[in-house]
Amino acid sequence: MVDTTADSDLLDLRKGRPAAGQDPVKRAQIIEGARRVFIDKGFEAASMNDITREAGVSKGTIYVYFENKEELFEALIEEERGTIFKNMYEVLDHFEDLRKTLVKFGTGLSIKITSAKVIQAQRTVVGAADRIPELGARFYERGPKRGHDKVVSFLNEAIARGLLEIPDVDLGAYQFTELCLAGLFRQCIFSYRTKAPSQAEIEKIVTSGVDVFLKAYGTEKFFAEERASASA
Amino acid sequence: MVDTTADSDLLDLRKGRPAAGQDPVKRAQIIEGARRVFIDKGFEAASMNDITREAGVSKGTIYVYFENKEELFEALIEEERGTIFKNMYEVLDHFEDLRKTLVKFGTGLSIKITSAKVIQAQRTVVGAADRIPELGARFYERGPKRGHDKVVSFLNEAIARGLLEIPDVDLGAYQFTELCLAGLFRQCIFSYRTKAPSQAEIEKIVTSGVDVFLKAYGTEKFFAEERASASA
DNA sequence: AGCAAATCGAACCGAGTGGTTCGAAATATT
DNA sequence: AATATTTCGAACCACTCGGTTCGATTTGCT
Repeated sequence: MVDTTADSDLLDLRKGRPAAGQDPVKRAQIIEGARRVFIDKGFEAASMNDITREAGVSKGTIYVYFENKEELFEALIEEERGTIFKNMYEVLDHFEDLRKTLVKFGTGLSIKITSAKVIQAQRTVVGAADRIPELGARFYERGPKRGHDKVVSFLNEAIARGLLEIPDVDLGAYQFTELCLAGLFRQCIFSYRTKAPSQAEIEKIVTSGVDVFLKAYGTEKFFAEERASASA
Repeated sequence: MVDTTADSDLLDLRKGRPAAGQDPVKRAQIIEGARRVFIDKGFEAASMNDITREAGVSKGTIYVYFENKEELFEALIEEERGTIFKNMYEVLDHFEDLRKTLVKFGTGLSIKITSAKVIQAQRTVVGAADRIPELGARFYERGPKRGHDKVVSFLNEAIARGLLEIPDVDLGAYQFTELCLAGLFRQCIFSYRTKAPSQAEIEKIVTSGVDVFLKAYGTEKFFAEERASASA
């Protein structure tokens, strides 16, 4: 709307002081304040004044960096999504022992998804999803959905190696993920659980989940190999 | 606070006109308006004036029936929970064919949980769970948790009959439920899916989920009986 | 030091907030 | 018809909302 940079839209080569609304440090500062407010109050209850206070930045400045409340919220969620799902799937990149890999991935996933911070963030997104459906969809698409795709291709690799036999790989991937969570997500997001599950509990759940999954989809070859390496 | 019934706190035997704030019809009317507003705006964004308008009841009257906004919201959620989980578990009461019963129950559960109306209601609860954790906890406890307990006792019966072998029945029940949903809940609640899944899709998922579950936990006896009845 | 620009801070806008109050109107019992 | 009481409807309270504006201040470069 307001062209703060005058007629300099051709090229901006200023190296020193960042242009208005372009300083990444200040931007981060604003988002950090927004994070605290949005995540513990939700979209509606959060006020721009709260964020102003929490970020230690004047209201006018915030509006230089972000068009309005909704855009600021979206920027925050986008960032949250990025940090939440970062490094979550790389354990699937190098195919080694099937069972161990599944357990390792499932444990990491389960710990992340049910951690207090992440649950709060997800609640915020869910709460806003009714008013801004695209936001929730984008969050899912670039977060959980991407992970799901990684699981699918991992399972496909296992199938190619003759270790698994899955009629519907896409469905199988969902089943695997859900088995690793086994109710934890719902319990956490409804705040039936007020604390994140312990490492021990998660390990128990994931181990059992992988067990069920492999009993259902593991091939003879897989079990034979496992027996062989166990007696070695 | 305000004693509208004067000094009649000993006994109120008036049979005709209901006492102030006691007419169940008017109460239902208020809650119906509250439902529409709360569920499509969320707790924070909903205003008492919206509800006044939607319910066709004056603001003063609402405050006769409910102490404040939060109490009205809780009353609504309590009712929603009741209608959502009504009649959902009775299919587990009469033990007949194991696989068929599991499929039937899983299908019903999956359809309910992912229906547009119920998803909206759940989103509202989740969104509010950050500010009113007890509300979310109560919702889960008297809804999903009760269903979980029913599943547990059903599985125990199946174990007693020698059809299943489950090391941790509680965990097994969670696994079963999650297998029946297989990602649908998360997709719906994040509004990644904007429409409820089709009957066909749910049946496919549930059938496969039950399959996985039985492959993991079904006993020799169970499979023998199933083969026998199949060739009959 | 001088200068240009980004940030601050506070005021302002109209609208709406939950909650409360109270006389007028509607209602059902007697 | 008279009576008792619930409900209505509108006004009011002090406050906050998101958003905008603008002069004063600070900042960092030349």
